Amino acid sequence: MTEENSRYNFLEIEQKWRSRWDEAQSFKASNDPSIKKYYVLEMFPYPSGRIHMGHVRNYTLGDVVARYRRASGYNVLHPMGWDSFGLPAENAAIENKVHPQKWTRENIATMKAQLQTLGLSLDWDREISTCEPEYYRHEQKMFIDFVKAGLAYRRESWVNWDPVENTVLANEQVIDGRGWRSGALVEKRQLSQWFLKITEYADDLLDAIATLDRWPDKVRTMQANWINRSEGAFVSFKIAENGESLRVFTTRPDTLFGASFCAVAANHPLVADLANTNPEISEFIAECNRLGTSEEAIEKAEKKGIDTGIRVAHPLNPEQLLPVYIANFVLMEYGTGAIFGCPAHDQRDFDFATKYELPITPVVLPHGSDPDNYALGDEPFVGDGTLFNSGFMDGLSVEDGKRAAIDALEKNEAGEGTVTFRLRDWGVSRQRYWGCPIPMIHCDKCGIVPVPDEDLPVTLPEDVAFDQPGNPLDHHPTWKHVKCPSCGGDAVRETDTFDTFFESSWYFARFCDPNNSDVAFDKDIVDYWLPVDQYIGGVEHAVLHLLYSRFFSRALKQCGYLEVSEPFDGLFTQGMVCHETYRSEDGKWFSPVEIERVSQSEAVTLDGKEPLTIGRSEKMSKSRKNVVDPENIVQTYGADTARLFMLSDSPPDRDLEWTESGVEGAWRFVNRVWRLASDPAVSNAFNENPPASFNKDALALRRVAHKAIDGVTGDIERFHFNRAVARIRELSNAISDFKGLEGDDIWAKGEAIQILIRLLAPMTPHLAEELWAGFGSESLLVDTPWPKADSELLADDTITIAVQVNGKLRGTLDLTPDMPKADVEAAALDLDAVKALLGGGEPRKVIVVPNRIVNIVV
RNA sequence: GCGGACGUGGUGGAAUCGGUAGACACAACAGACUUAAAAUCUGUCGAUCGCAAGGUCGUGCGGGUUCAAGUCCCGCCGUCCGCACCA
Repeated sequence: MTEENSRYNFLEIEQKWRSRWDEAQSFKASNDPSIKKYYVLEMFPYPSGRIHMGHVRNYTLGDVVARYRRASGYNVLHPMGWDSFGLPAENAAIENKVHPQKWTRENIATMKAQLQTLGLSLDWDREISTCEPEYYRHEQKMFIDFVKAGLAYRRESWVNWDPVENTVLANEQVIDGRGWRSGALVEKRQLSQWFLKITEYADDLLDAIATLDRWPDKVRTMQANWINRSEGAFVSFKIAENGESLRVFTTRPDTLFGASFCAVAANHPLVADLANTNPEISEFIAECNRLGTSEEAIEKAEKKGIDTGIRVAHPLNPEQLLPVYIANFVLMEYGTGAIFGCPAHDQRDFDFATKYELPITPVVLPHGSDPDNYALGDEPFVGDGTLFNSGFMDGLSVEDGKRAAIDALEKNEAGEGTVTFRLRDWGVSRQRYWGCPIPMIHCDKCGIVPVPDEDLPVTLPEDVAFDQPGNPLDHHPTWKHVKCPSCGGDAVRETDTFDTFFESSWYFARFCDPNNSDVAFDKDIVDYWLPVDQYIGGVEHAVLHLLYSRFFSRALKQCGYLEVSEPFDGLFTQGMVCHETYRSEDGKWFSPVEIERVSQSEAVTLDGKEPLTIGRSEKMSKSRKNVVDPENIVQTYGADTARLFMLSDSPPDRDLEWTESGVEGAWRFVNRVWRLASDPAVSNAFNENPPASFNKDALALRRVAHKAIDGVTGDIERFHFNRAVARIRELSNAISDFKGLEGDDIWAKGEAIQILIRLLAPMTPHLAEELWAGFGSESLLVDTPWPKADSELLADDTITIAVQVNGKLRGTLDLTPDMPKADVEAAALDLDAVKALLGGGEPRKVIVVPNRIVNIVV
């Protein structure tokens, strides 16, 4: 072996095979319904600039599945595209004076080139970019269909408002209650916006979770909790002064007699007038508005309230008057934006009542307590029990009490039983430029009129300026001024654009028929490909994107676009890519390429030899500077090494810690396999006919190889890719250790190497293809079927059985499989270690688990 | 605050069903080759006691079920993720 080829020349070899696959159009999916299909999809990237390790992990995982399924005979659809509308493009426009479209297209070009070096088995003919009119025109049509079907409507809702920049802020742009650029205290403002009626499908979206048996349980639970169906009641409290009612929602009507106050959200209509007359209340509402719109901020804030002075009558006991508070923890979006508080049986109400010295009346008696001597401790009682202090409901269980309370409310016309969901309708309006224009026209005479089909698409104007705050579409001198399609008079376009989740809610369908310019997609083609058989992406999308897509499929079905309700048959959520962090004494972060490792626990800067603290492994982020650029890795070690390391060390659903030494290890393995498999003597021998029989060692190697096929196949199907890599390494170790060099030995070695190459194909495709060609094959490995294990070689002729005494391991037995229990027991009792512990006595009990273990109880 | 997960050697992890804990790697250490280094190869590698044979302990902590628990149940502790305008 010469010096040149003793190390694997990945640069040349990887490029060569990518060109071959391109020329052969190896990964082109055909819309041929006669072939069994498999649709593998990874969540498409936002073109932020450069690919990061999270992308590499995501697409490597998907590529293993795609290549494995292709080899298993499926017509595989494995596409890639760009989720290319979004806030970062506008930020770049403001900060770097670059047009969002230019910025986005350049990023796509860069990232596409980077992705292509990874050797992914993608059908690039199906590439889509959501910011192009060819894509978004179809969702404008969909939206108009949704409006016609009653699935989209308009109402007022609240946004974060930056009073200095005069702009709507995303939650992300609100830092500690202030605008991220201006630093101004954020306010809430009400705007009229478009909503999609996802709640129309709340029950169906919830019930159908049970059918998603190839989804992770955690995602199913999260979605169920997000939708959160709760049965309860609306209850009307009469307002003492004017006879109007305050309508509240409760899940605990049984505790109505324990009510000691009502509370409303700061933006509840009831208090709108009070704010004008009472400065204290107006200040409190302003304070609540500063919390922003995120539920997290609201729920985390200290629970506070203010008495409005309004008094309401208890619906079942009209003599009792309750104070009405404005409370910062009541959400206008949930229920009716008003609650009644029962401090004795709810933690938050208890804290609130304690703080404002409101009465705490227990009405649920814990089982086994004495009603005459019962007192609540310093905690509310939230468990099951028997109602008391509750008039006609005394003695009922909590469940019966709920029913009795609802009956009484309905009889008094003071409320009724109801079902509510935590799920809220999806607000899709955004006051931004870089999104899909909402195809609506506002006419003073005709109201809101959809843009007629023949005028679609409504495209974004390209001549926009970002030098003044607010929405550039709104500032544009001409774009929004149009004639009303209905009356022909002067009218204005809607200047809001869609939430970018709109694009990602149907892109998987567009991939089925991406070049169709007439319609979003042909129904027959989509019905062939959908649902996606395997969807792969980050768990951060567990509720929003994945729920919106499920809703969208239903809405599209209702409008006649397609047949499936559930877009994703199988879902896999991968973990994050992490790296340790480096920090100097003055708190500055250093990136992995700016440091030098001195020992296991010490690092210094490259130049000044300044000592650095090594922090624990965290998600790669620009702010911590603990990012590793995939392009550097691919240039230094090649794509196969990067892919292999991504798959080796951690299970795909857990976080992966990126380490230099781990990559080195993968690189060493690539070279090891390269040396092991490039022996022409072995491949020539293997290409002869197999020998009639094998000696013991050759047979043992064949067993290892065929078990590897069986194991790796099962591991890939179950997403145990790290285990699959470990098995491949075991096979490679067995081949290395194998010493036979002639006759049946060398044939067996050739077979094992050939299996090794084929098992590596989904993980390190370039290396495998190169070795495959070197093994004398004429056809491409990507066109070669997945290997099949010989079932006769999967069983061993001896197995090891553990022998325990009182549950402790005392020895092992090597026996032939499936021996009668009595023989196994006798063999176990005959072991010296066992005899010594028995001391000549009889065991009390012997448990024999066939082919596994014997436990002797003395 | 609400919701969801995770916790096994120095490190990443393995352990279909409750049945030999630590596969496969990384790091470390020792050795071979080399003028030297790199690369490669060989060996050791949970803790502890012991010359050894071997013993004892050991899967975040405390209990429980079982012939047998990393795995099941109850209660804690710690870490991470999501929370509706980031994608």
